[in-house]
This record gives sequence, C-alpha cells and structure tokens, in this order.
Amino acid sequence: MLQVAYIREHKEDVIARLAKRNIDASQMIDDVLALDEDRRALQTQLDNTLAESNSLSKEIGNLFKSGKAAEANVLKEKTSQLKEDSKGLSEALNEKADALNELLYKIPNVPNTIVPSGNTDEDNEEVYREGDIPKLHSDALPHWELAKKYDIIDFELGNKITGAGFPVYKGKGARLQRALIAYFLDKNTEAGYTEVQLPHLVNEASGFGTGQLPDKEGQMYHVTGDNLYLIPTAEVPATNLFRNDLLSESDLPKAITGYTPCFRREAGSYGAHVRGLNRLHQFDKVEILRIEHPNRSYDALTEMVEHVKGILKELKLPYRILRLCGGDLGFTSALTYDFEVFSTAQDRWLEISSVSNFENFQANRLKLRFKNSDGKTELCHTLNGSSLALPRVLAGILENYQTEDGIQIPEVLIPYTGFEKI
RNA sequence: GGAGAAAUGGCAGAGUGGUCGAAUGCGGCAGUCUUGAAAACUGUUGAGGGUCACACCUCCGGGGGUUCGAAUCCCUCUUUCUCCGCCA
Repeated sequence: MLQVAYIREHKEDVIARLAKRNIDASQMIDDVLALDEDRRALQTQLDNTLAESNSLSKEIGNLFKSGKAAEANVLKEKTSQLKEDSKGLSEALNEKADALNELLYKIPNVPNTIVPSGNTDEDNEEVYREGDIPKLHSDALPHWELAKKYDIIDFELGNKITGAGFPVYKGKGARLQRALIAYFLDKNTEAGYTEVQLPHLVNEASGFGTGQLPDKEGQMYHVTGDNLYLIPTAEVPATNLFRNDLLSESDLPKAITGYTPCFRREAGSYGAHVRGLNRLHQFDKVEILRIEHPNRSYDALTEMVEHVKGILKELKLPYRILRLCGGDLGFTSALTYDFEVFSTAQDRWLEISSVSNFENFQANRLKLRFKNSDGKTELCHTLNGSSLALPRVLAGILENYQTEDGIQIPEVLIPYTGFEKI
C-alpha cells in the first residue's frame, strides 16, 4: 500500500499518475488525507490523556509509599474519568485507523512515468522482439492435440481425479516438465539467485502481506479446517520470508529463486484461450525475487528482464516483451514487463513471464525496511518475475518444435531430459 | 493426539506489581592508543506514532482481562522444547 506521508507530499502527482490506470483517485486521496488528519488528532488527544493518567499513577504510588493513603484515594478517583476518556478515544482512534487502512488497501500502486496509458492489452507497448517464427509443416497441431498424439499430457485423467484445469503429465511429458524446472533453477542460481524450497500453503498474515487478502480472497484455494491458503504464486511465501524485517544496507540486495506449483481458482474465459495448457488451476512456475535498495531497483528490473531474455534465447523460442499499460498493470506494480512466446500452431502470443518492480508498495505493507547509510529506516523495494511459468513454455516448445516425425527437444534441455525427441 | 516447560532488544540472558524501554555479556558503530591492525580503554547502539525540533504516547510472542499502576498476575491463541503415542 501507499505511504500516507508520500500521498500528503505528492498529492497531485499521485492522482495524475493513478489516472493512467483509468481511475479518478482524487476523492479517495482526499478521504485518505482527511482520515489521516483525524487519526493524528485523536492520537494526540489519547496520548495526552494517557500521559496525565501515567503521571497520576506515579503520584499515587509515591503517596502510598509515604503512607498517605487518603490522598492517594482521592487521586484514584480522578484516574477513573481519565480511564474512561482514554477508552473512548482509543476506540475512536482504532476506528479511524481501520477506515484509513481499508481505504489504503483499495488504492493501487502509482505507475511509473514511462507506463503507457491505456485500457486493455491492446494498449500495451511492445518494446522488444526476438527469434524467428518457425515455418511448420502443413498439418501442424496445437499442443493439446500433440499431447494426445504422443500421450504426454492427459487432461481427461486430471478431470477424473480432480477436475478441469488439473492435467496429468505422463512419460516424456512429465520428464520434460521436470527438465524445464531443473534448467530454469540452474540458470537462476548461476545468475546469483539463491534457491529456496517454500511451503505451498500460507497463513492469513502472509496473504495480507503480499496483498492477496483481503480483496482477492476468491482467487485462492482456502483450506478451511486450518485456515490456510494454497499459494497462487511463489511470490507469496517468498516475499513473506522478509515480512517485518529490518535489514542493514549491506544485506541488500537479496535475490532468491524457487520452484512451486501455483493454485488459482479464477475461472478464466472460454474456448481456445483456456484450451489445453493455456489456463490451469494448478501449474508450475519458477520464480525470481529481489529485495533492493530503492536507488537500484530499476537497474535490478533491467537485469531481471535481461536474464529472462537470455533463457528464451537459449530455448530458441520466438518472443516479444511488452511494457504493460496502466489499465493492464497489476494492482501492486509500478512497472511491469510481460514476456510472450509466439505459438505458431495456435497463431497467437502466450504470456510466459511477468517481471515487475513494486517499488515500496509491497514493502510498506510487509514492513520490510533497511537502515540506510544515515542510520535512518527506509522501505526496501521489491521485485519479482517468472523465470519461467511452465505450461505455456511447454506449449510453446511442443508447438514450435514439432516436426513430421516427432517433437524435437531444444538443445539446452537435452542434458536434462536425456532424450532428443518425443 | 496426550502430559509438562518456555517465549524479553541483532544474539545470549537477568528481571514476579510502581524506581523497567528493560541489568549484564557478546556483537555493531564512533573515538583514544598504534606505521596499520589486533588487544585494551572510553562513549554510543531497539522499533513505531507524534513534533519544525523537543515534550509526550505505544510496544517485553499475538489477542483479551485484573489493577490507580503489568515484562511481572489471570484467560486465550500461536510457536518452540522435553517426555509419551502415531508415522513417511
């Protein structure tokens, strides 16, 4: 969430930049500032009341010690009024503070100045393109047909044991999936990311920390018996690793990578867009995450983008990079680059990675801070990205690497798969 | 799952109703000494709110309660440890 102090000092700029998301935030911002003013006024009143009551208590203690019980009892009566006052004040204060927080939770991050304005994915700005789109033979198939033909992914079996959106990978399909995970993790650790294995269920506090709660509750699977949530992305447990941390400047940057399955309830649309691997309730993803000094976070974003580019280049998949427009930008992000692989057989682009700088938006809610060189406490910047999301990479490989007599395995993956062709 | 014990500052660890935001040690930072370093010595060193700055307020695992007053007493939740049971 945004910092109130920042809103106070940059009110017009905040409103102007939020307009890129096609929202008029002026009313919300005014409300925030009004609530904050009320909150501070109540805080001052409460503090004064408590201060008075504290000093009376001290006096009472001293009177009792010197045997002046009668005088002490007189003072005691005085404190009861103060007690009632402070009770009322603190209730009023909590109410204001809750209202303020609730409102702040609803305001998305302020987009970076280079974010293009716009409404839909049509308005995203293509900033880079690389790789040749292969010319496939005339009866080339989409990946869901290939999956059936070579018996490597079984969607029906998944329906039987769980439901739609939970595929079963089989034989060389399962092995290819495992190869990709290992390959991605190796690339990430080579680039300096520390590998972690994370829990796949998180508690409520973690859901709040990264902003899935309270608003996007319906997007996660909820284990009601224990009040835990299945993670929608490794971002949730990985970022919460640092919740409530106060780092020293020399601890920065932190760079971690982890593989997890991801669970998402969202229903999605229909037809080809959700066909096969395009949209699933459970899928695998390798994530990269950084905690950075505010001065360095945009350099870090560039490094992350370059890193993902390197992987796609090695896999020899045709891809493009989009700078997301305000309307398409995630709630917590200040700047996001999406990577899309071209699926030749489907004749469309498939999103396979999303790399974002959240600046201090997540860190504020997480209370993730560091001591700067002046000894002052400052919020860190957080960034994360997929490196990479498995299903669509798999779809892209199956479709783009198909030949009349089987599916070729990209060269860099052969050491991981142990076979060259499906 | 059952029985018991515990949770205090970056770490270790004292503190059982007012003099406690909290002894002491380690660590960190600054200084003295030194060609430099180490050692030794001196000083300093939690977070949040609030203020122009002070004052002041809150925080001793989380939440609630008793009391004029709570790190300290009570309730509750969570976590950790020990023992028993079960188990990949």
